[in-house]
Amino acid sequence: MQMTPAIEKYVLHWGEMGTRWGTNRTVAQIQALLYLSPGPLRADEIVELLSVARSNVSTSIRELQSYGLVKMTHMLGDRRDYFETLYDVWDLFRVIIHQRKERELNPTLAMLRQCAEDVDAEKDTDPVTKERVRNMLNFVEGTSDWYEKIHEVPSSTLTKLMKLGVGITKFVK
Amino acid sequence: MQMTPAIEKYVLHWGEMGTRWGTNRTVAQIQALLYLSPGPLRADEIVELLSVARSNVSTSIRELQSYGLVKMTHMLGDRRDYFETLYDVWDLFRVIIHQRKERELNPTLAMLRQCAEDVDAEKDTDPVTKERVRNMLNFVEGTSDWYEKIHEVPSSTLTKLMKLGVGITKFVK
DNA sequence: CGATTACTTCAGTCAAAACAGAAATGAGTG
DNA sequence: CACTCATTTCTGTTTTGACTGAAGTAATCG
Repeated sequence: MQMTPAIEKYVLHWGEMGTRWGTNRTVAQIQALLYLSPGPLRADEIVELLSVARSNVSTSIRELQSYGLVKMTHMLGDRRDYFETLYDVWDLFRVIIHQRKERELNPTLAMLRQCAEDVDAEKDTDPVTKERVRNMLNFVEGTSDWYEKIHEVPSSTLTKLMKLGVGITKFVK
Repeated sequence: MQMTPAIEKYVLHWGEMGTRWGTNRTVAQIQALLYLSPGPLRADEIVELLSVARSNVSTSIRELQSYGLVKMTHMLGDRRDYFETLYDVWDLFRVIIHQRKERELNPTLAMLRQCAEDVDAEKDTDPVTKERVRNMLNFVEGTSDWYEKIHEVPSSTLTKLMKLGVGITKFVK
């Protein structure tokens, strides 16, 4: 693996995007690098390629592993750790969405359920407000359920579904 | 509008979530407050309810307006500005997704197209890497196209589609 | 077992972003 | 056309969290 202008552009952009998706720059850059790399990379290679501190790579990889986005491999007669990410874009997507559900949707769902209950008991709360809470709860519950069902669907099916686009709506009356 | 424990919980949680979605706490809190409020609110009311500086409300509302999430209204014989957000959750969702597409998907698409082109011209880049770039490009292009088609679909249809869940897959062979 | 190599943890530094308060602008009103 | 009220802009402070470098731990090898 070597840095070319195009790869550098990709990695830098991905890092920037990462900061908008709740993770930090280095974490996203490492993921991008591993995605583009033909083979697994060692931590010290990543240090070289990205010009970041060794410690930074260590903690970033730990984070990626905790997401299930990166796994460790080894080479015979080499005690250093090698890392690789998922290479199928749908797999990547699925894992990321799953993480976001766990970290954002689930807590929000819990909060909304509690709020819907609490707010109903509050005499001094406007009925309109109560309905708004309930509507939001229904929406988030809906997306949550939908995700649960959809996340087992194989990549090939999802690709076809996506190609269908708006055509899908003709199946609902 | 008055703060009750349940409403406070909602607003605080929404603020926390906002920080994970690329905006700051106050912006998200204001949006939550406006969503729950039976009627439009004035800036000074928001200052009171959230205990934040007046200037903070001003800039946060400006941001929300730029997203298309909040609009200004007025009362007869009152020159102060009143604000309200969208009340339909699907509308909210649509606007937010649209913003994210503009701010994240489009730039990424541009980068990937450029990269796919550049990387093809680089002799010293592994063919595997070239394919990875192309796969990612196809995926992002796919989601972008899909979004373009789907974002006109009315809320009621989307609700039905969501209820269908995995049942939708039986329509693709 | 010391020395070397690989990796992790920790404490301090730095930069970016959020926010408050003050000053400035603008828009009605008497 | 001063004066007041509403809002915005600007500047300085505070907070947050990403990152580095150093110290620490663990494993392997001569």
